[in-house]
Amino acid sequence: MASRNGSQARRREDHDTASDLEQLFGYNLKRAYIIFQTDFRKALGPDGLGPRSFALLALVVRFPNITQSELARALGIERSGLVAIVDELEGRGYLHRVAVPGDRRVQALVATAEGSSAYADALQRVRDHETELLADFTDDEKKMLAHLLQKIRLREDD
Amino acid sequence: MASRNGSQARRREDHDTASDLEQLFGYNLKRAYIIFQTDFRKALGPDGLGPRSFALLALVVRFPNITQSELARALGIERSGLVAIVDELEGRGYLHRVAVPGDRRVQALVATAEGSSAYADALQRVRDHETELLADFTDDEKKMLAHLLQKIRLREDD
DNA sequence: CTTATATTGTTTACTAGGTTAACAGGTTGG
DNA sequence: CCAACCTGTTAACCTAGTAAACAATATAAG
Repeated sequence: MASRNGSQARRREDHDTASDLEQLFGYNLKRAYIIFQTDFRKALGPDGLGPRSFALLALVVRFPNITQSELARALGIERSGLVAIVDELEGRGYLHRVAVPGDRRVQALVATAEGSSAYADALQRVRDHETELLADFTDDEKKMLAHLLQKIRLREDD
Repeated sequence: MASRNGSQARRREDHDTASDLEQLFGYNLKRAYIIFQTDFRKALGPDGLGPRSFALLALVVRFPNITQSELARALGIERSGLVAIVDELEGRGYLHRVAVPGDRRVQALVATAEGSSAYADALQRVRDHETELLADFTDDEKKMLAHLLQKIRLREDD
């Protein structure tokens, strides 16, 4: 019998046997999410939009005059968490808060021309990076992945 | 033609037209991850293990005498980030740091009996919750999801 | 041997991305 | 009119990290 692993020169490479984590969906989802999130930042650069700002801007571009409460519901975060993001985007000149005639509580958000074009540019970069990240995936696999992730999101309301 | 949407009683429910976000893998991955992470905490309770502590403990139970540097590589986080987690688990009495004869730099980690049983219990709860969360999924869909997430993780080394 | 280089665990300061609780102002239903 | 509610906002907090520095130790090169 050849030398398996001397107790002296014990290698750590026998850790290739899997842990329980590898079979948990939550853990694999987290690792996969981190890969995409890291790549997202690489796609948009150090001074580019962060994921949160990008997502918010996407909704403001798509749905002009959306309010912060509506955004919070759509993004699944608290109203209070939005303030800083809206401040940042307003500071960049990508959107502004406008008063709404009928209801003096709300401030509708509208993207500026600059915001819309910055968003369009960012979206293209993100799409390109996702394409590259999923280069090994067949079209069927991509379709399946999209379908399964959407199906998980349906369980959001528990 | 029936009333579509009076400009007065304008409803926000016409937001059901999708935004670009719905077609981005990164965004859907994030939302799905948050659903699982939230459920994980519900599964383990307010004073239960957090996701990080659970993952670390899983590896310590599976690979006794693993070092912190090895853990960092396996979990994909920095060495410095581990210290607090190890401290917490040691404080709970779930593991301890033991000196290694050959190398006085490293401190191998070993789970206590209490740690192993707490882990086994936690693992069962997490699995049960994942099963419930994916109740609508067929076996084929679960298999496919696992496969696709693993495939994404293969791109980790970029 | 001695010197240079690398590794390990650790601390400290920092960042991202949130939550919860409270609040003032504004709106709406009874 | 008053109670209940909604909106945006602040403040304090939490989780989950990263980055840079450091002392102790180990290893490689000359």
